[in-house]
Amino acid sequence: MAYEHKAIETKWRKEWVKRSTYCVANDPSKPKYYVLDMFPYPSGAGLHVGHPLGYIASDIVARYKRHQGFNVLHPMGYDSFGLPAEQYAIQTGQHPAKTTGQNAARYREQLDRIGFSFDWSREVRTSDPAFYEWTQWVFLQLFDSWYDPRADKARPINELVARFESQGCQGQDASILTGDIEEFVGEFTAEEWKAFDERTRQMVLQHFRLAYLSEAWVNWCPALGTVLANDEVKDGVSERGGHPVERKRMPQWSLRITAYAQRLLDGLDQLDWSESIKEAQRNWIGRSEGALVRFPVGEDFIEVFTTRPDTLFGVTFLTLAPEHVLVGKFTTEAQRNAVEAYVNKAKNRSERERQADVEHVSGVFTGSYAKHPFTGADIPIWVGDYVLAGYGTGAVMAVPGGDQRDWRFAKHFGLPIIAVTEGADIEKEADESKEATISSEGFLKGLKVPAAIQRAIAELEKRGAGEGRVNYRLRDAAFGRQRYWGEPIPIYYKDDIPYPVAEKDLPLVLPEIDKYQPTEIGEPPLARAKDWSYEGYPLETTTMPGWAGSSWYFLRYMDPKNKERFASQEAVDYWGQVDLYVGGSEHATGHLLYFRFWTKFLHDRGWIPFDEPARKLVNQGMIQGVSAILPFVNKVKVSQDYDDFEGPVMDPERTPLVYVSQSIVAKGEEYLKRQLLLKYQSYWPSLKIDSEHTKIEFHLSGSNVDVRFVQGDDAIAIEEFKNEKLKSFSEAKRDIDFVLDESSRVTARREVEKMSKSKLNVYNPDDIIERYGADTLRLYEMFLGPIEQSKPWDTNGIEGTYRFLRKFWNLFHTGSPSEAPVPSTHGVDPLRLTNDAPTKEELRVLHATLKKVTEDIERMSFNTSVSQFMIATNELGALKCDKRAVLEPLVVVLAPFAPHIAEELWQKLNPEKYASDTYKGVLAEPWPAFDPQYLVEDSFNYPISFNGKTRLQLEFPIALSKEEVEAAVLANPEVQSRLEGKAPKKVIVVPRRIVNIVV
RNA sequence: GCCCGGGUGGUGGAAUGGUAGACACGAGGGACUUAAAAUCCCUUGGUCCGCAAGGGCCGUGCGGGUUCAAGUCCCGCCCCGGGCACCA
Repeated sequence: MAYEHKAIETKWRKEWVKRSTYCVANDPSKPKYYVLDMFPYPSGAGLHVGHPLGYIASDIVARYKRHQGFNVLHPMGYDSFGLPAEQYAIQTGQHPAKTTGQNAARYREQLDRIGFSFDWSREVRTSDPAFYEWTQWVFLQLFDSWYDPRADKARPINELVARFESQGCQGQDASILTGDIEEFVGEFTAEEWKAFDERTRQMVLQHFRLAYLSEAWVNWCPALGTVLANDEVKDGVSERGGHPVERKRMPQWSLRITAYAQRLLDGLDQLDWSESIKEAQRNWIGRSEGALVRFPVGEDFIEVFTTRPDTLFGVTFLTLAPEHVLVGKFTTEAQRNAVEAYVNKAKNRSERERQADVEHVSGVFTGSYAKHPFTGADIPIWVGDYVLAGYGTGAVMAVPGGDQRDWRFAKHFGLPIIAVTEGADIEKEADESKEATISSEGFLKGLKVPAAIQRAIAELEKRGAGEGRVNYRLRDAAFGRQRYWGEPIPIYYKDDIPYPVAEKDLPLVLPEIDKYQPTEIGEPPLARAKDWSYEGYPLETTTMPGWAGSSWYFLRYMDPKNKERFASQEAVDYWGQVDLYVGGSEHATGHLLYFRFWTKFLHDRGWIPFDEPARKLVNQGMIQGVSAILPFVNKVKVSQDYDDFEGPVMDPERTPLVYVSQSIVAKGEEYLKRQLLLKYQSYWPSLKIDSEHTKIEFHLSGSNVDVRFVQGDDAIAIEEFKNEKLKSFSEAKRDIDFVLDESSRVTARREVEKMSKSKLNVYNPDDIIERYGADTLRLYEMFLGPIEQSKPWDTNGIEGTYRFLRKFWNLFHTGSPSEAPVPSTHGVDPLRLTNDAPTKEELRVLHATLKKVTEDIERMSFNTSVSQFMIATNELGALKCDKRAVLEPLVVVLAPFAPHIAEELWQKLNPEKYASDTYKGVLAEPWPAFDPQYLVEDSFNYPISFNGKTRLQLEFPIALSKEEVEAAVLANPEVQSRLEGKAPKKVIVVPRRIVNIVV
């Protein structure tokens, strides 16, 4: 009888629940192993085929460790706060908790169908008040802490207050302030501290707390009245509705992760994480050594950070970021208009755009000059958007001879360029080499770069013009969101001073509101809540970001029901660090850094005994999707003579959002422009064709279309797409129009990118499971290739894994019944096995498989272990092997990969074991040991190569020495004839590998 | 632009510096079958020579280099994917 995946998988899904097979207790008598997956955000699109890739891999390891006798914690939950649920709520008015609950239920159903060994009794959801109570609690701990640079750890803020009361503040306490608060309050004595009023004290403490209120730049969309993620901004307009977006400074809660920069960097060395992730974090933290240099400007000064103080004599101007607080102050009246116009334009460009755009240099002179700290020369002060406000001090000393960006700026504006290094050809480009010798006039001349740096710093310190400084690129993390669907921040305001909600009053539950949008005056949605106050004082209205809950959730799984603590001390001590963490590399610098930060913090404050959350990390590659991208008109620019205007054509009141068929775009610019002109003339009849005085430009952008709307020929289902899109324009109604091609189609462009709900290119696993079963899906996803590698989803090879499972099944059911068949009491499809002793060849196949599969699981090379199972099955099939002694151990090693079929076969092999309700099935069986004696070969088939090219093969006993092999090879007639009587120059014999003859 | 990955047959991929293409899909041919499904067997990187047995040459994104030997190591490029701080 054939392998019936549906019956088998349904049966065991129920049976595992009944037997609580996967429940795990905190049992200190057994060695522990903690396998964690990055939990999913339960999106409305359901689980897609990319999610299980990592889950299957970790499930294999979790099950393998169970077989090896470990007590394995392998939990799952939901990262259930987030933007998509909120947007859906805005569109439909449904409470996000409701849709999130539905989505999670759907995820659970899908996950259950794949046969994971998750202990669901430990499930967590970040949006559950019983969970976020502790997220809020961590926030309060952060608020209640400062970072003591002397102890190099976080400590209670009371200790700082006590220190202020006895010693005041001598400034060095502020050395950790590298974040968004730029101006420090200054030094004060104990007496002064005591004389401060409450407001001043709290203001001072804000500069030290690890959770603090500051100002930060955000993408503000006035039309939507809210802050947008970079993700939601495309080409300067909001993705929803296409409204303009500007950058604005707003009060924000932030976390002082910068205090941990050095420890986050140092900690990486101990971790068994991929080099690429560690490298990404190192670059993200971006430690650089250099100097802080002050350039006096009248009574004031401009502070710059440079990694190259050795090039100080090459400074020809200073450049300030457009957002720099001193720009206004240093702008002369004559330059004011020009500077303000530039600043307004520049600061609304995104940072990424500013960094990426090296083609166009832009900037403006402020009219002021600073004094060079060494030469006293007048240095012009410019504003340029290539300088970013958030890095260093937001100002650079420009050395066009030694820095390419400065060089380009200088060339563009005709500023002087001084050669700083010997042999530099400054006419062509800057010399950024660090091996050079300094050539600019001054006391650094003739020194090598490293020596010159030391000397320059010493000189700066001597003259009080600066000092050596380590700078980090890492910035403090913005922690407030102008959103509804997140953890409320447990803070209330008394006279505008923030105070923490008392721990006993947690959780601060998310209030009900009537609409999930910002208020009319642009306050966050929580401002709509009735009576959003604490002891009569107003509560904070921003909520926490998506990464808050995920920064500590691994601890909650250890003791998920605890009401007294985030997890009991015993649970934390027993489970400790995560032994294997599996998730996507796209989290390299977001989640994985915050995760480490919070762990270090909780360790500092004595709550947990370890300061890194995960010992080993494996990044599964992304299963990519093939997206459909539809071009649309982003901007229409009409120029008349020298005046540009983006006239009424872009007025949303009058013109629809115009999507253009890719088939038209593909026909070339001229054709495209003609079609677009025709379309736009229908909205704006006075629009003229290009002439001597008028020029019209259409700027296209691309928007992802749900792959469900796209047919095989890339044409989209126009009406369905339009309806869906119109629904998303909840406010600011705008019509939608299309430029069709000659077959009245609108086609999309195809692109491979990450599979994600936001890219609308998601495929789900349900259909596969329906057709082939979960075991096939599991094997297939593993068989696709190395776990860390990304690949586009494609089901072409799935038949192969399905066939393998049928063949494996048949090994147990198609043998000939022998004299003493193995009794089987189970099922209508009796086993047909014998207890005969296996042959040498059968044992070789078995042990080769045990060896390969065990080694492959250890190095997480699952695609090759699946291959090995296939090889074994094919070979045993060819041998017509029906020996229980060979096949039974194979069931155990297959079980982590294909648990349902393995459990079914195991039950048929050992029905008596299942009589007990507490029997945990095949999972409880020990991992079969590999015995090398069965793999010993006595001869080796040597490839014989000439100059590295293999020409023939010769078999020799492996007992032969190198010399004996060489002699035997040279004696061979075929080798002799190839040598044509000449003596070889050299013969290389690598035992059990190769013979190479050099002629 | 910056940082991190990747590039091997028609396709997914395999290969401690040592026989490139394991395993699987697809394709072609055959067996079984009334037929289909299922199953099994053979061929399958390109190209050239040969009736055949067999043999030659080329081949791991491109160009160099190290080595007896390079998919693998080094240098310089090209292309694709991911991240770039409010998607999760």
